[in-house]
Amino acid sequence: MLEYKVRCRGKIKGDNADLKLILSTYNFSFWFNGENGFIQLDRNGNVIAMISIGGVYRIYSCTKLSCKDHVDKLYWSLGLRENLNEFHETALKDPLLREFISKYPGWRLRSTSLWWALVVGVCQQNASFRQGWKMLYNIVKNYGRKIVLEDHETYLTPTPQDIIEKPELLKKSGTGYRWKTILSIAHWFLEHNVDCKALQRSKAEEIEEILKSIKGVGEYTARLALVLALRRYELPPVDRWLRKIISVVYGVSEKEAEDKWVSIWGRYSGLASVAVTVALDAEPLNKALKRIGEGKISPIEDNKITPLTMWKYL
DNA sequence: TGCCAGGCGGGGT
DNA sequence: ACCCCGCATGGC
Repeated sequence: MLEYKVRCRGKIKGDNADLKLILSTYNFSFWFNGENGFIQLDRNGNVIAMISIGGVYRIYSCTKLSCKDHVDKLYWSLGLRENLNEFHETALKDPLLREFISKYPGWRLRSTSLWWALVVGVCQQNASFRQGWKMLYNIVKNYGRKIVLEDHETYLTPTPQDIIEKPELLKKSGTGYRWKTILSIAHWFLEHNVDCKALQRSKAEEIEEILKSIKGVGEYTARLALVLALRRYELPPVDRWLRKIISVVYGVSEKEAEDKWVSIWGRYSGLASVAVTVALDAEPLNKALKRIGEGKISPIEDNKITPLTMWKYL
């Protein structure tokens, strides 16, 4: 067993990013403990960044590595390379995101690998927010790729290979019929030797079609992966939840909802989709609609599981 | 305790 | 291009 050692150190130069907020969003206890976050920077888990909410980071790996490339990747993962001025301008005029963005201008989307982003998408299919994230928590824990960085313990995401070797652990993780889809995604990754840099050069529509070629990956999951892994926002993931919310808030039919959304958010449509789920604490539809009616459209501090607090409970 | 939920594909029209 | 149904779980 090789030992992880610190290979690079530094401090994040923060525009106005709020690292605690960024690390809190849709995260698990083994990747964020309130003080330090752990971010996997490569496909196999050989390179891991540990970053404090104050911005001090260390990059660990078992072998020597190029610091410049990996620090760059860390900035990318934390969303610090994006200029969101245009997104913020729109948000401050928007009834759904105005409150959230004015309260949390330092929010950025934390990205994941394409592989994991697809698994995340599949676990959101036809399930509640909480059920989906519980599945993901179980998957990481059950595959059990625990590692130790000096005196810190954390977990790697399972690799496609791990899944193929032990597909039964997927069912044990409570994924129900989704286990087949996750397994086919794993096979797809091994067979295609996916090159994300090359994928990035393609049009979003083309990437969406490629991802949809995997059985069980449809429009929603493909687009969520574009958002979470590639920071491509022009094609928004719109599920039943968001579709209904759009139709109520902007007074359009559910059929027109997606077009309306894109007409408002343009090239930030996908980012806005995710931001709304955070703003409304991922409440189930009826509660979310009630919150909107009451004008409570920013996260509420409470002792319950929300996108911003789930790291305390899972 | 029966519903039913931030999709999806297959089979109908 | 549509509409409709079943689907594994876990949570209410």
